[in-house]
Amino acid sequence: MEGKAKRILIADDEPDILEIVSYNLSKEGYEIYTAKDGNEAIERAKQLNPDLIILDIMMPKKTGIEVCEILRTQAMFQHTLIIFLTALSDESSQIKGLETGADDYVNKPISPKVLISRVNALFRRTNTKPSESKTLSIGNINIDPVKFMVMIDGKDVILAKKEFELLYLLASRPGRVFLRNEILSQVWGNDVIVGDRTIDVHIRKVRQKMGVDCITTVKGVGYKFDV
Amino acid sequence: MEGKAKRILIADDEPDILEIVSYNLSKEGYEIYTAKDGNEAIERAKQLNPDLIILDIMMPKKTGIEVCEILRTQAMFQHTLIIFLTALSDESSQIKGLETGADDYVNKPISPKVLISRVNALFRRTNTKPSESKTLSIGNINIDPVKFMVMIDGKDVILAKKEFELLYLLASRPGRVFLRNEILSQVWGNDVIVGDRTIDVHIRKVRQKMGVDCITTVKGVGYKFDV
DNA sequence: CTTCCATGTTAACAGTATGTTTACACAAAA
DNA sequence: TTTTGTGTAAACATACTGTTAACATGGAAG
Repeated sequence: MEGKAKRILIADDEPDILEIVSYNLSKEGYEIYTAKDGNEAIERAKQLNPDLIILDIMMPKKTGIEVCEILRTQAMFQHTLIIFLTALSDESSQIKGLETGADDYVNKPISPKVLISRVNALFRRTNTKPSESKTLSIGNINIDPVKFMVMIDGKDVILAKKEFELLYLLASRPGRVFLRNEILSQVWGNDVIVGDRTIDVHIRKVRQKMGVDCITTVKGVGYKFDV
Repeated sequence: MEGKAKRILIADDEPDILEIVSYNLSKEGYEIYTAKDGNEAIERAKQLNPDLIILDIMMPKKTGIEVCEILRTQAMFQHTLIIFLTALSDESSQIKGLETGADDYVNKPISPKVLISRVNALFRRTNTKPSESKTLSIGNINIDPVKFMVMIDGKDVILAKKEFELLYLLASRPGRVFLRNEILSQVWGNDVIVGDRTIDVHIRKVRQKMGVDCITTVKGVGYKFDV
C-alpha cells in the first residue's frame, strides 16, 4: 500500500509557516524540503524533483507566481503539482494563480488540517494514474520502474535490465530476505536454468554501480535490501 | 484544436445558483447538465457519465456528501472529478468533504470567475496525454510543436515529421523511458508494422541533427530523453 | 589451525540488441 | 517531368549484456 513517500517542497519566507506546515505534513508521512525565497525554490526544485511544491506568493527574490511560471516552462515540471499558499485572498490573485498553472490555491491563515486534506486530495487524484505510482523510495535511494532509473542522493545510476529487475525485487520488500530460489523464479523465470554464480555476479554489479552497499548477504539463505 | 467538450453535471436546489453556474461554465465551452436534488444527481450521473460533478452539500433527498460517497463506491465514478460548492464554510465540513473523495471544495458565495479557474485547473491536470501542443523547454533545448521546430542554444534544427514526433514524445516526459512498443504505438500508430531497425534509424537521425546527445538508450527497454 | 563451503571476484565468451550506412520506393515540390 | 526529401528496409558493424568458469576469500565447525 505504502511504497513511496511523496516529496514536498515548501517555499515561504516566514520561518513560522515553514515550521508549521513542515511539521504537519511530515506527520502525514510526506518527505518535506524547504526554501526561503523564490530563487532557492527553483534551485531546490531542480535538485529534488518533488511531487508537490507549495509556494508562498510574497517572497523575496522571486514571487511564487514567477516561480510557478518559470517552472511550468520546463518540461521536467510539467506534471509537478503546485499549490499557492498565501495571504492574498482577493479574487484576482486567486484566478491569476490558478491560471499560471497551479493546482490549488489556499489562503492564509492556514488551517493545517485543511491544508493536509487538500494535499491528500491532490495526491489521491494523481495517484489514480497507475503509471507513475510504483516508484520505491528507501532512504535517499529512489527506484523508478517507469523511468527505469535509480537515483541515489539525486544522482542517476544506470543499471542494465536484469540488474534493475533484481534490485527492484529486493527493494520492493526492504528488510525481507529473498531466497536464491525466489530470486531465480522472479527475475529469471521458473523454467530458466542458470548457474549458481549468476545471481552473485549480478548482485556484485548492482552493488558496484550503486556505490552504496544496501544489499546484505544472508549466508546460506539469500539476499535482502537493507532498511 | 480542442478534443471534445467536457460534460459537467451541477446539482443544487437553488435555481439561481444553477443558472449562474450553468451560464458561466457553458460560456467557457463546457456542456452543462443540472440536477435539483441528491437522488436526481445520482440518476443523471449514471445516465450522462460526466467528466465533472459539482455538488451542493445541503440538498433535499440526499446531501452532496452522501451523493459523493455513493458515487465513489461505483467503479464508473472512480475517476470522475467532484467539486463541492457550498455555504458551509467551516473547517470540518471542508475536511469532511475532501476526505469523502472530492477533488475541490469551493465556498459560497461563489465568484463565477474563481469557479471557472478552479474547474479549468482540474481539467488541465487530467487532460494530460493527447497532443498537449505546448512548447517544451528542457535546458537550452526548445521544442515548438506548432511551428514544428526545434531550437538549441538559439539555433534552429530542422527535423522531418516522424523525427519530430519521436523527439516530442520523448521530450514530453524527460527522464522517463519509453518502451519500443510505446514509441511504435504513439508515433507510428497501433496497426502499422515496421521493421525492427526503423526506430533506431530515426533515433540516429534525430541525434545527428541535434548535435547534442540528449537521448539515452536503455538497452533491452527503450529510449529516454535526458533530464 | 585447518578444512570446508558459501559467496565474492574477475575475465572472457557468446548472443543479442542497437548503431550505422546504403539503397530504394514514394510523395511533394519545382 | 525532374528534383528533392522523407520513411522504411536490408545488411553489416559494434557494443553491451548475461552468463559461465575458474579462482579467491572468509567465516564457522571441528
